[in-house]
Amino acid sequence: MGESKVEAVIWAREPKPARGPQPAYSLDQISDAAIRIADSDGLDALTMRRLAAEIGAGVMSLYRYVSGRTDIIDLMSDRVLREIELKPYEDWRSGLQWLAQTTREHIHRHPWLVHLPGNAAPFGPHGLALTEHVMGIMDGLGLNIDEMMTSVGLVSGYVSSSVQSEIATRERLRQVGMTMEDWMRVNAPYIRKLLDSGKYPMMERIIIDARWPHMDPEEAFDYGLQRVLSGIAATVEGSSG
Amino acid sequence: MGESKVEAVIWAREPKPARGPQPAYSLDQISDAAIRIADSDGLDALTMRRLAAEIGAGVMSLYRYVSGRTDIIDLMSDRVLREIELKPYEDWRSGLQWLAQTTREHIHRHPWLVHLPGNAAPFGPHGLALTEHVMGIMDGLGLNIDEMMTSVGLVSGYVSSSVQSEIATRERLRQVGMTMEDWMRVNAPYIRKLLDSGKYPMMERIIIDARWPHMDPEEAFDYGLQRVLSGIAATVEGSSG
DNA sequence: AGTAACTGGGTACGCCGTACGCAAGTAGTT
DNA sequence: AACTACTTGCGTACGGCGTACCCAGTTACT
Repeated sequence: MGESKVEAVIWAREPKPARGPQPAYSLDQISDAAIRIADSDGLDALTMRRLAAEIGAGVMSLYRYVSGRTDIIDLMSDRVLREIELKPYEDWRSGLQWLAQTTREHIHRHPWLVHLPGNAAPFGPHGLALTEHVMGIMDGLGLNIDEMMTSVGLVSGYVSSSVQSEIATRERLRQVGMTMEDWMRVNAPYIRKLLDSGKYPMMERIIIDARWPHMDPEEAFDYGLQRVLSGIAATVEGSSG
Repeated sequence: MGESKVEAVIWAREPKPARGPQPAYSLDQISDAAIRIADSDGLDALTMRRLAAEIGAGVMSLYRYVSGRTDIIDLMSDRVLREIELKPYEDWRSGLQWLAQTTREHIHRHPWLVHLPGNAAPFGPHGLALTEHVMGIMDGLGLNIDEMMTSVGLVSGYVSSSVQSEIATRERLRQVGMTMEDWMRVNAPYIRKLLDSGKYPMMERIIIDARWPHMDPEEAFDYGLQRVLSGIAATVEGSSG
């Protein structure tokens, strides 16, 4: 019976019982280089060859440090979390507001995060610390652990999906090498045909409105966030009061 | 100065002024085959070669119908929406609840949707129809178009991210070819080390709790959904009342 | 009958992730 | 000091990917 080889999360890998030469690189160095590439040219541009070149190593040397590309992405997603400084909070509402604002800026700083489910591998050191911090926000309010997680998840989820939609179009255009003007010019006839058909009154209002938007992105983000927080408030005040 | 060729959304492509032989395949046939593959083996398994084989065509024949792989994914994401039957709603709350429930089932039926920003290309025929329908839910309540979109987006976003987290782990394990038991066995020492360090009390509660979960997935989903709806209710009743 | 516009699809290119193996370097043992 | 065990960096090579290019065959218009 051949056992397939299963591998643990990268942070759980055992340190080598040093015998041979000292490693020339480090995990931090590798993930920093990877982050640099993904930040400037997107996740697709992060190839093993490019990464190796960035740090001046041979391609296969990388595999002495990680077991594959997914490991690198795990490392990156945890390492960027180091930039988030865990501020103390006055109450749950301002705590969650801080979480939302911070996470939003974080993802905008590293847009490739939108491609990772949950925006991070949750078991790295910084991820763990962050989880502790944000769960603390909802602690002591009379909620059980499920409710606490759901509340935090509600906010994280809201941030993820709203930032995702802020970024999506831009990202997509870049992949195809178009500008927004290119897209508009080339699709204008189709859009016009749709609107002129009269079958899509809502779409029409959306598009017309998009030209004189009532809300800028920040405002829209905050509007939605307040809705989410209100929804949570109902539970919290119901439990503690 | 050479113009780079920019291409319109696939549904906007002009029909050919028929001269040569009749096409042997159709866009619907192609996207149905693609959906079949992605449903059973995931988006990564959906390669041009595999797709061509599935419909019994040559690989390059596909490029007579679409301009590349991304087109195919656009087609798929719109075509699956055909399965969603647009039910009339009694009031906005039950309308949004229907939207959430339906979308959740939809994504579970086609898990590869979680990899698409916004879960769909918004300009296909079914996507447009769906947009009309769900925007109608929030119409006539005294909200402006921005507020309407945000409300709907809040629900869609919630569904996306909660289903995403339901699916994420499973998906990730499959990619590496592990089972949940494999993962647990291989990472148990690491997790234990973390918990024994005493530095992660929240994580500890989460993990302990995960063994006797208070809520099953449906219940957790509905709990979160009610929070979102409550948040929206504040605005709606504030505007119309 | 001739030609223009289409079709399906074979071949080939450049990219990707990574398995394997080898020479060189270092620490522990004798 | 010599040997051995184990590490290191990394070149080569393989299979698979998306797709550019080309060509032969088919159809409709002139």
